[in-house]
Amino acid sequence: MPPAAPEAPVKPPTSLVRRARKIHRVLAETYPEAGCELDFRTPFELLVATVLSAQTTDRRVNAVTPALFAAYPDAAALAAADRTAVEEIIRSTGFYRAKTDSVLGLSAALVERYDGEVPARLRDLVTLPGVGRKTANVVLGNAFDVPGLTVDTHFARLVRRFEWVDDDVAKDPVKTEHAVGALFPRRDWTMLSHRLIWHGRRRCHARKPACGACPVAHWCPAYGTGPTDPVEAARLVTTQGRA
DNA sequence: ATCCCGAGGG
DNA sequence: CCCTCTGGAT
Repeated sequence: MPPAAPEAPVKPPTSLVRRARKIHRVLAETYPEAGCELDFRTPFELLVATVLSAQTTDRRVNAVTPALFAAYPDAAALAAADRTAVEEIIRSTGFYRAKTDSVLGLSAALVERYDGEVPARLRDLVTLPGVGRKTANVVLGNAFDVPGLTVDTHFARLVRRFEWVDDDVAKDPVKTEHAVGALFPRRDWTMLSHRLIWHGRRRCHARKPACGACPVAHWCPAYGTGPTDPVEAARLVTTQGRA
């Protein structure tokens, strides 16, 4: 019997699909307002804002992007910008030198290779400097209507705790994307990402998850297996678990 | 101290 | 796989 093709698509077991979709349904009810929190008007603005959002909060990015886009409304303008001026505008978002390199570089690449327009394909987006798979999928999912899973640290941690993927898969964002993508219809991918990430930020923290206030504890294989945060859980419960 | 919805480089 | 890049909020 010949060995299976290396990347042959594996159909996930029905029980896993049902378990995963149940959790997604509950998360959708728990976080009805989940979505992209970056302010943007164009794909270009979202692309730049997403690059700036690395290792910072969306709120801090939203505080600087109005000034940034007023001065540099498109790729051509930002590509021609003075580096120091951009650094000053985005300084408060952290990593500002690397981020300035990225946004100037990606703007130049957009002008040179895409006539200043943001491409709506993953394989094009990830060739831009400072744009990785996560950033690319944020732009695809929120600025274009292209479904994409945004596998960030929260997403990876949660799908591991839910045991939607094996531990070795969870360590690899691309494998994670494919494995989780196989559990859900494409149209759910973008909102699934938002809901997982919101849940990761609000309850299912890395160190001490608030399992006592968790809406999906009943379906979580990791429930009761690790350290939890009773104080945070109590706070979330008494505040009606409001996001 | 610790954490933030990352990406690139060695 | 490791490291670095950075300021601000808590």
